[in-house]
Amino acid sequence: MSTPGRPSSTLEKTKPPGSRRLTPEQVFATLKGCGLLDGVPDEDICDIVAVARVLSFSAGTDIYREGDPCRGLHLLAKGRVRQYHIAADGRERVVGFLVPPAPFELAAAIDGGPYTSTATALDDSKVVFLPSRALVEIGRAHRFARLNTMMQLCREIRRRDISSTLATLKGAKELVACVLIQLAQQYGVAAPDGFRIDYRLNRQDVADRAGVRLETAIRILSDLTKQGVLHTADKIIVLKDMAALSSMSDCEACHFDCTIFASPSSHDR
DNA sequence: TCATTAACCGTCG
DNA sequence: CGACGGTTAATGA
Repeated sequence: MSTPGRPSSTLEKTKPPGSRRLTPEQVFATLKGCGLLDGVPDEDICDIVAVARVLSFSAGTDIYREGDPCRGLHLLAKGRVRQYHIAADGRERVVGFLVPPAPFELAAAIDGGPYTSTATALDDSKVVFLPSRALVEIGRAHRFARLNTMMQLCREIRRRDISSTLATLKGAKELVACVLIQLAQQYGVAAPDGFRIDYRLNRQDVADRAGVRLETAIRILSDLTKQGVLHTADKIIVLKDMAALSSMSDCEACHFDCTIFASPSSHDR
């Protein structure tokens, strides 16, 4: 009933002027903000800018595919990326929705093994790419980079572990509730009517993230909407009753720490 | 075309 | 049996 108020601002991803190149300042900002180089002096980051490459991907194209050999580290500088596995039956299991300035597939970047997921650009995106050779050099030169990378890698592992383990422990309703809570940790911002998940997601995205069928996700989200727990406008989900969500997902009895899904900067220590 | 609803059906506790 | 969730078809925007 209540009007979202700004339907005109819906970005048309069909014709953005996004083909503009990234400035060195933007590359620097991505490197500086990605969390891996905290504690590394700015002038050293500038040296890294010099060896970084910038890759462009239009919406809907793959950045890499699961199983591809990894040749370096990707850092999302602009746009949005969907990271997922493709199951034998064709279903997609989303392991992450990325937002700048996020590093992704750290494990593959570090050990040089194949990518463990497929990454598709949701919007026109820019990626800062550091070749493996540069990574080795950075690791050799900067102790902080090594520490930060280990911490970030741990976050990645824990997030995936929670997601995959949860799938074996919970039913569809609980899974959807958990996913909403996790997304709220990651992208939640305060809104007048509750907590808004600041990331445009269709129902299929939610379903693939929770590991349930599209119709099941729709059924559950529809029920939750009727119960006044949330509402959706223009692919943005607003959570109005977090307490109801956490009771639905049985958070009390759960030993997993969902705060690992929050961005590291907002939860650092 | 895509989101949603509804009816149906097999599985499992 | 009955809840649950996947499958399928019909309907709606």
